Amino acid sequence: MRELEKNYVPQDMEQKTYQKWLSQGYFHADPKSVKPAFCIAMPPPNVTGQLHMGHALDNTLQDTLSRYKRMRGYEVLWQPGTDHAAIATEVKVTNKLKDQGIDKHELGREGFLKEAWAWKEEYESRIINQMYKMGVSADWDRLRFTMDDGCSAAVRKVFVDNYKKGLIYKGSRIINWCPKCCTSLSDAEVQHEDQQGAFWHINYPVVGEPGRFVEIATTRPETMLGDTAVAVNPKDERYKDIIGKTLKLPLTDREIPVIADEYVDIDFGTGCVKITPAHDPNDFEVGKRHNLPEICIMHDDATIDCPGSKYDGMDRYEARDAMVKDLEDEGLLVKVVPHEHAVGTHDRCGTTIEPMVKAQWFMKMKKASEDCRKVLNDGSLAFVPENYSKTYLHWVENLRDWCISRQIWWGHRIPAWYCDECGEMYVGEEAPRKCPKCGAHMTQDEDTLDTWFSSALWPFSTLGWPNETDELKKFYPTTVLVTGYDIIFFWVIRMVFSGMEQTEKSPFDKVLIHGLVRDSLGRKMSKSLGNGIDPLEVIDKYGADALRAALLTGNAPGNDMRFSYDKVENARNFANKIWNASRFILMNLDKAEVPAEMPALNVEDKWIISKFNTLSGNVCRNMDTFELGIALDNITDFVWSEFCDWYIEMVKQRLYDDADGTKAAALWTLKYVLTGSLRLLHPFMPFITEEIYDILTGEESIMIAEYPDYDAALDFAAEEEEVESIKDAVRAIRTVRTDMNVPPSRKALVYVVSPSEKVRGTFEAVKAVFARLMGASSVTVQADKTGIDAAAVSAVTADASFYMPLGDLIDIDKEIERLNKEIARLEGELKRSRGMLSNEKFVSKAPAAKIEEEKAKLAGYEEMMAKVKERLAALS
RNA sequence: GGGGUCUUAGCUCAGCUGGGAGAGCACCUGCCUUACAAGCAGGGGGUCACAGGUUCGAGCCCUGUAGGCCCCACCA
Repeated sequence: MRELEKNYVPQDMEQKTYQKWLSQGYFHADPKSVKPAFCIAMPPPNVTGQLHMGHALDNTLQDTLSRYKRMRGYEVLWQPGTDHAAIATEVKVTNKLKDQGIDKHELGREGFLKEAWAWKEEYESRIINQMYKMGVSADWDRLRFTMDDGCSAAVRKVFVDNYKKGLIYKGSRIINWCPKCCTSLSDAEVQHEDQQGAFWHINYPVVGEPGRFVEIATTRPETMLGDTAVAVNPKDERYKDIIGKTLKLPLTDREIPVIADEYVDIDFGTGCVKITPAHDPNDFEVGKRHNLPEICIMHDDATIDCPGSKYDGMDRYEARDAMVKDLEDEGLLVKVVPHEHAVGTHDRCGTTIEPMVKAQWFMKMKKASEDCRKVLNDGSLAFVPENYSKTYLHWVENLRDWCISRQIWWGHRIPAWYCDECGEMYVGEEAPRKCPKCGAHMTQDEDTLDTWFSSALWPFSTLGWPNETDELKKFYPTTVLVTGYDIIFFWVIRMVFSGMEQTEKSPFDKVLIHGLVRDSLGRKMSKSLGNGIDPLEVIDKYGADALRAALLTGNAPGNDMRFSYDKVENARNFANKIWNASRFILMNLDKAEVPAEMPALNVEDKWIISKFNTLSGNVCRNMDTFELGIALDNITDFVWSEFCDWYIEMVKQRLYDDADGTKAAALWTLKYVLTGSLRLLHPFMPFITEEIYDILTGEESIMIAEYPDYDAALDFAAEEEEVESIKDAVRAIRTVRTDMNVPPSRKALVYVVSPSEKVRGTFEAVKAVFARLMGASSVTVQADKTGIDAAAVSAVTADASFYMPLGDLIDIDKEIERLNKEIARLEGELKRSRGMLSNEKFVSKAPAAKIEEEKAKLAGYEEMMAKVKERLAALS
């Protein structure tokens, strides 16, 4: 048999193991399989950079679920891919070109796209390489990209279908404009930030009434060049008489009306609002109601567009300062009041959004919103944890029409063409040869689609939709979507309504939500803070298994977690523990024959098998409810505390001398429990488990082994109880030895005294094991304390008393003090227990089982109390 | 302004359907016991934010208070 290296060095084996899995094709899913299907569509990472800790968590959760389900007999498809990340990538490539002294516009659309594709290839391969390192078991044969041919065809079909259904339309409306990226944005891409600004109070002169003014308050004086009215509330008594009058717009030659609109809040500001329909969403609505002109006063880069004016060409903030100064000079500036307000910024570049009226493509959200609500209500979609459905609903109920066109090059070009001659528009999946109306050449719309338009189709576009593929039949709807709560709005909702619209099904049954990975101080990991930790760095130092386990331990669905090297080290230590325990077991297996079938077992063998059996059931139950953190904790606790610290220690004597001929049973049990534990652990820590499993079993791979589950035939309740009683005794004696300062080197005789034949039998059977665990030279079991030196150190459990005659070592006073402390503790317990049982209401209302349990506890305490008191009497 | 969520040991967090408070790290005391010092054994430390309520029984359910965090939001 091959041996394990003396030291656990994950780096040496992980990639070798991964290559083995790849070459064996274990990650590949077969749509023709008769096994039940389990499918996860991987949230496609952006090709803008490399993976961070959040991706590492996301991948680990999905990989763990995938591996678990494979071992449970499912045909698992974990569908991988990457996202073109339209604006983000466009910005990156533009900057890269700029660094090389190349201007994007000089390069031209075609040349730019060539550069962008090269960028995509480079970063995609980097990302995939990182996933290999993490152990990601996705089906790489099916790697997809949101802009590949299949996804592009799906995008065109959805666009055209929705256009024909009237769900997609082109219109001139107010949209969020990023002056830096020079593109429109959806509401979702706008981040609101509180900023310290000001309220500028400005007097607008009333025409024909010299000396009379209307005082407006605004946070954006520079937009006044686009004012087309001033509004007051019709119920505002102060301004009733000026409604309908005309004002002279300062700094211009224009005159504008005073209108009445309910939108104005009487109690806010001065109660008079300047209306700029082309640069404010509210004003836009007011303007529509009152048929006001929309005067756009800015270029795409947010410089003032007002030919003939002195402000023409100034940046919007430069213009603001200039205009305020001019107003002051003219005596029209009343006052400036500091005012904090929320300002919209572009989530990708931080630039302050400029609302603009532009012709854009939109998607109606009314039906989408209804569809989203429907699947949640009828149960075809559920969130884990459940309370995220509230967040989802909150968003769903506030959906406004989605602006889907973008003025950038990197993305899916909108499948609309316009006639060069007559302007006729054609929308279709393929380019038209000529204008259907006049026969002239047609030119495609310059705009591309919002990146989320293609991501929204991901669960079915990757499975071959709109073709009726085997993959689609087998794996759609997908089983579970694993993602962070931060993109429920961006992505989850859009996938749901797109899935409903195209396939009439929710694209997944469940959404498993995880939190953010924060730094050890609880801060968000970010580039600007420089507190991000590269997963590859952690893997290089501690191994992928340690990283994965660190990310999963104690991680509850939906909760943020802090990342710390403490956790990674602990996980690595656990791996090391398994490594060493396995090394020990393998060494022993190597030297002896192990029975093929289960031999006659000792009580401790049955105990550990029974414990393992219970564990399997618990782990499966937790996995099935997506409590991966708890499942891993269960396994860790069992392997480390029960199996290594107790069981292995218990059987050492049998392995060394085989005095009672039960060595084979011990070996069999060690192998059985280790094999099972490795299988349970494999989804979490795939590399180390494969490495050891290979040597231990000689089987092809742990990946295709069966996952253990609860088996009633292996439930040995009686043996469990017996061994727990032995453990109690061992702990009691160890504690007493420490309390009495008995050096570990001092081996003592230990007497086990119990009137119960059954208890004596238990201890008699495990005498050798018992002696070793508590550092005894030998153990004598008897019914009473005949022949035991009165000056002995003692311990009691509910089942028995234990005596260690240590002669010279014993300090009687100390022993008395210790016994008195024990009596005080027991008195507390007795008081609590008796109080409960003498409570009429408890006895009459609590369940019978609970009462019985309490009675048993009371009996145990009384027993112990009697023993301690007797012992005390003997000493004094 | 609306909504969500949290408050448990010095630190980071578990605690599933209500039935005697847990883990890891840190700390203290012993141990290099022939798998493992990346380890073993033992130990200290918590009126489970506060105030009420429901219940035989509340960390867990209900109401309120205080503080923290997050998301959404067109009050100019």
